[in-house]
Amino acid sequence: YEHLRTKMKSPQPSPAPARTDHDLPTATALKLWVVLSRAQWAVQQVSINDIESHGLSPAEFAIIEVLFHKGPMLLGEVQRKVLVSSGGITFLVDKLAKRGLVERRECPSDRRARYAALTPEGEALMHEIFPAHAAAIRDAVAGLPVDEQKTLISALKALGKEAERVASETPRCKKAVAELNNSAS
Amino acid sequence: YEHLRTKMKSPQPSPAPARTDHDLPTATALKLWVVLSRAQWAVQQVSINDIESHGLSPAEFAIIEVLFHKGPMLLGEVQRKVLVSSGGITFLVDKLAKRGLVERRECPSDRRARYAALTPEGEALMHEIFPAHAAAIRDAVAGLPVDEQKTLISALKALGKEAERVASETPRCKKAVAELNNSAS
DNA sequence: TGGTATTATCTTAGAAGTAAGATTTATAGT
DNA sequence: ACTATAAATCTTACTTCTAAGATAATACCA
Repeated sequence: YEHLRTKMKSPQPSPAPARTDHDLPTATALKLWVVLSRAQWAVQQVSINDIESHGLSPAEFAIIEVLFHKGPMLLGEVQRKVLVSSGGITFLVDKLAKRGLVERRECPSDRRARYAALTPEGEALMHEIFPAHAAAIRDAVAGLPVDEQKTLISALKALGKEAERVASETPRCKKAVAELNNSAS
Repeated sequence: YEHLRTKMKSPQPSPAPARTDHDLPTATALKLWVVLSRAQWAVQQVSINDIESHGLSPAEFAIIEVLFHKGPMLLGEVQRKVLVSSGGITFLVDKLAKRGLVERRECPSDRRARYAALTPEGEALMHEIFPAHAAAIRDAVAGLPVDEQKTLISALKALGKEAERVASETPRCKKAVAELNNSAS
């Protein structure tokens, strides 16, 4: 297995690594960003371990979970919930359909559209594995008592709301990437 | 651009979506998991938007950032910090080296090992772009005042610590995936 | 009605990353 | 010294996902 501990070798005389935590708000923000990412990552590992033990990828599980809890949905709706590209949702639903967990259904009012829906097998699988999955998440976040979890929820809601606002304000500019990459060859 | 809002079509008579929030601790935990992921995701978008505006991928930025703040490191150390596979670190450092931002250096005490180090160009780039990046993160988490950010940091630390413990307890079993996928073809 | 823009999904090519194994070097035991 | 084991990186083949465009159906508007 790849990620294993190794003993550290002391690096050669280090040329004074950079310090950039000028002001307190910025330093706090960076610290918060780190612990937020680490906490999310750790819980995600627990979630992924549980999901993959059932032979599903996280994206596949996300799809059947949303179908399980909300019922049949248009592919585009699933796509937006699960945050993958349109090509990705086609790919994933194809795989789930091959396994017999999900099926496509026609939309009577729009012949372009297709519903994704759980098959009885998919429904049965979720009834079988979801309670244990929820329990795994519950254990993963058990580092805090329930009442503190509730305070944390409100704080994270406020944080996320503003971050989403800031993120949506920024015009997405991925074009620079390709240009810079090309100019470097 | 792909992810755009569309008007909802009312789905066909829904076959009673499933309810599974039995007990309060589990329901709270699932809610916490959702808002934690959304908050982390939103801040990540801000971070990514800033990073990609400079023609770097998040993984590339993570590498030069750790080299910037900690100085030259063995490839394996960078790998563990950035959480990619050994093949991934080779690929990424190759790309950064082609762009002249990073270079490999020999390790005097171990001829198997290589250091990754910022070139002067890489160093200059980080001095140029990191302050604005930190400011973007600061703005992204500005939904909470600094003192509440500090309480949030302690709570997330406790959460992450226990989640990491739970995650490391579970034996990783990805093998089931391949087996189940094969049996469905 | 016809024309134009929009929407929903699918297709294709390719980017980005992983896992498994190959290669080279180091370490420890005998 | 010799052998076996382990470690650090690289290579290869493959998976998963994205972006861009293709296709087909719909909506709107004159």
